[in-house]
Amino acid sequence: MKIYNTLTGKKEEFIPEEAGRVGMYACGVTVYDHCHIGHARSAVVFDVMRRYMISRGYQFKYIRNFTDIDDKIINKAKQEGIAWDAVARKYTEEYYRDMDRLGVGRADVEPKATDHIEEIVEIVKGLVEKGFAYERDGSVYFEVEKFHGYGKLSKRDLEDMMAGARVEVDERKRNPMDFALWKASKEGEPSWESPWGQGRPGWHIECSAMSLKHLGETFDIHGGGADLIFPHHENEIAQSESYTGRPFVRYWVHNGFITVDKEKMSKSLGNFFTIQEILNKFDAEAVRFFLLSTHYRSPIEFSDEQLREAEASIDRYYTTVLRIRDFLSQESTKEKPGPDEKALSEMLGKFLDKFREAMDDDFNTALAIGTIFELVRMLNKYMDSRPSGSQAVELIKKADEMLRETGNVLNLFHRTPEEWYRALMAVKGIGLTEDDILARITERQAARERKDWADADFIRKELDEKGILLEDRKDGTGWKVRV
RNA sequence: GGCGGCGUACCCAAGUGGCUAAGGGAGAGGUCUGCAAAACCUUUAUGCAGCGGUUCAAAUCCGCUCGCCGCCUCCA
Repeated sequence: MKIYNTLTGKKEEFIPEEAGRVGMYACGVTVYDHCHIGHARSAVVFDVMRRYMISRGYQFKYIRNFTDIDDKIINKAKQEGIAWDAVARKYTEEYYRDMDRLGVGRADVEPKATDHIEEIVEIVKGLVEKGFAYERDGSVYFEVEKFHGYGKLSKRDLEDMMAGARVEVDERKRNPMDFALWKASKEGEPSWESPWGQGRPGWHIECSAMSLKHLGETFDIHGGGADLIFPHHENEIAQSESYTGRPFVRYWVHNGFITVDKEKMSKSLGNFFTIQEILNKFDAEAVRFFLLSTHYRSPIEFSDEQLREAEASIDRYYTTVLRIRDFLSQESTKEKPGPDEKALSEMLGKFLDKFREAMDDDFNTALAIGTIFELVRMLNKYMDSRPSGSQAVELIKKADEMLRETGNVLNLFHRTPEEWYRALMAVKGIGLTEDDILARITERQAARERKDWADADFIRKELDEKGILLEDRKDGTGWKVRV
């Protein structure tokens, strides 16, 4: 299994520190506002990494934090006139609602910065004692020049950074690149007791403290959005390695951005879409599919058109699931092999390996999805030839199981076709109930039986205008939502 | 300015040295159908931004040019 490591800039064979066990820490969110689709991407990508590694038999421990104390939270609290911790609570709950809908599982530990003040203070104290940090006016700063590896993750050297530093000059810092480990708090701000007076943790230190506590000094995978490489992750390395004297993380993994008109989606540009906005227009599974249909490190251009294509793909999948189910529910006794039996059988023999190969190659979900659709086509082709008998049933059953297995890894395609159509009906705002549709189908069936094609076509057209497509099959008429 | 990435068909998107350049969407033609839809088949890149080079062999490696983007400040 290969993973691209930001630290080395190369795809590397993945070897966990301890055979069979993997520890992963992913930076979560600062809970001060609604999450946008970029947050969703990061969450979904790491969720799939976890699901895949578990499916490969690893014992997996996943930590994802919440930053629940920070300037932005304090500002938001002032704006809204509520307590800072109420802000954090509110957006934490919202985060869970969004992630649940996107099929993102809970991490094994979901630590909050404010629950780790003791550990944070301990580390800051240690860093001061070891001479990596200094105190000024109740704040403590990390002295970047004391850490020789500074810049190794983001591939820049200290002198270049200082030359082009756009950071505000802060007289208290020895070097403009020094960063706060502990911030003295102003009157009325949330604060905790510390050897340097009342204060609160800096942004980067919480991740060092929480990963150390829950995963140990050195762990396997640390991830987050590519915008965290500098300064956040660079600073984490500096703190953690200075404190423990040991390597911090073996594989650094970063996901690419979502773009709008080719530009990074971000709060400051105002070109972002919240997860809630998107889920009002598109089904959550389509959103998840969209996020996984491009390799995690590449940028993804966000657009309604892309989401619609994702829906179309999922619809194709469920249409095949429906056919599989119908096929298996038929009594078929006569052994009648299809002409593609051998080809299908061969494809099934290789399918899981191909899927695994794709995922083993730095979690290439786009390629993995491609292999799923190759099988979908083959299955349709095979069923088109109307095979029957135990041999055919066995093949289709086997294919069905394999599709379930790969779907589980991606956490896609786990609904019934009916659930999918109902969800589409809701999200597309179809002004009909399932009963309405079935009633019309019955009426149309009567018209068809008396060969009243005009009447039958009228009903088809009427439903079509409302976004419902009818499909006449041997054993009755089915319906689906037009994507 | 420093560092990094990207440019594959009408659109999206895999592919990082060697078999027919995945897959999805859209278009055209066909099979099937009372008509449709779905599905399947055929078709749409002798071609991978451009130009040179290395190699028996390049979308894939190297160089240059053009275009786009990201990080260097909070950011998934």
